[in-house]
Amino acid sequence: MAEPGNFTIHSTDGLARRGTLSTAHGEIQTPIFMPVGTQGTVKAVAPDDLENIGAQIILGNTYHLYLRPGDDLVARRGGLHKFSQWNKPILTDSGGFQVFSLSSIRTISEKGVEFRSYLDGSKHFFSPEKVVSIQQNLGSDIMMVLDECVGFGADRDYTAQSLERTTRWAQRCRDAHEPGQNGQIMFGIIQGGFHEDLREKSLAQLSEIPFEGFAIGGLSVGESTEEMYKILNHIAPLMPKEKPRYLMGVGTPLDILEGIGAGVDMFDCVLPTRNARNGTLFTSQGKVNIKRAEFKEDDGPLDPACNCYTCRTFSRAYLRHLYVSGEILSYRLNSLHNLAFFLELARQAREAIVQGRFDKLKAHYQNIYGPGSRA
RNA sequence: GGUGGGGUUCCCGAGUGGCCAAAGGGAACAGACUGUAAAUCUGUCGGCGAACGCCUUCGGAGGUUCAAAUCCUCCCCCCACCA
Repeated sequence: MAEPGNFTIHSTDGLARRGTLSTAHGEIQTPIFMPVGTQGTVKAVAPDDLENIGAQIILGNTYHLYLRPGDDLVARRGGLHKFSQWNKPILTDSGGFQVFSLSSIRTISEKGVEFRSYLDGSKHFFSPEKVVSIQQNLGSDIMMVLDECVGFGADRDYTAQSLERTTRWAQRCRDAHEPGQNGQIMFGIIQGGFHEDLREKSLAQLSEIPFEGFAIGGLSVGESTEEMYKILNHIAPLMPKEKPRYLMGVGTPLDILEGIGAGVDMFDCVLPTRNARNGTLFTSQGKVNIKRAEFKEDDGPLDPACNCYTCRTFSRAYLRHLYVSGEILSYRLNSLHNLAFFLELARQAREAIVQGRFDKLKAHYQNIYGPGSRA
């Protein structure tokens, strides 16, 4: 098997790439969507379900797992793979997003970030080194550097200073973990807000550090789709071509296709799982809000074009009943389907790139999920 | 048969003279959700109207009052206990 971090591009279609990334727990076919499993579980979905729908890699979160059950405890159980019984690749986020999402209960300094636990209010300190150590304990295949995810409202001066600090933190993370050490690879994270020149600066600085891959952070933090696409399309093509590119926290089906079209290889987003729990399902015909009265006696499948267990087995009327009744099975079946849809979208993208018709695929989905559509 | 309690907008339930088309919850109907403090949150929820507003509604019928879901009279129904 190829060395963890090895990335091979098999074919391209415009800027879009079809590749394979090697990790200690197997290969990842890109472009790929990665289900989010913050607390060591993709909410409502068991590992065998994930395998069945073709998930290749899932996420875990440094901050959450450090607070509970504790990374030491996980290490004593043989690492996150063994603990959670997911034996394929795992990417752990660094807690950088929590710098943004928990901004009301943290303070940032050059040394790192002091957080108050959302569980009990206790104080905790995350330095770049600490975050690496936690991820080493968790044993993830892909570690992310500690970064500051700057919100959409941040001004240019702050964003510029923050980006420099994120670079220094990135270097410290790299220094704390040799390339390929224990089979764990590490990605740097580009920040720079919504200024193209700052994004370029962040990229230039991070490119000097020998990371196995690079991520675009700080998007989908409150900006418009137009603003997000502008930055995405500007920076993604400038990123090192021979390394995997990861767009963090994005996004909708169209966002993902936009990203792939810009040359991004990896995506993660809570949207399919969270929306599933909240009754919004993604289908080949657009979004379906399963709680709507119109599905009360709809005996058809959720998505006739989908081959997942949910769509093969149950009617819209039943899925609506489960959701409206607050039944646990609703969360599982809905999550399973939405994830299957996102994974299938990525699979179709891989296929289309090889066949040189990625633009057609993208146009197809724009037609379904675009502004003029009902979804 | 007696005594006490009670009948409120789809449901439960607050309201005991004006600030009441009537708290709160539920249901219903719709919307949001982008590196998960989210099985969460938001809006609408008597009718007409863009709106000032007008109309209908608090078991029924009458009455008192400038004004009644709220006070009085009679009637109907429910619950508890007593006979």
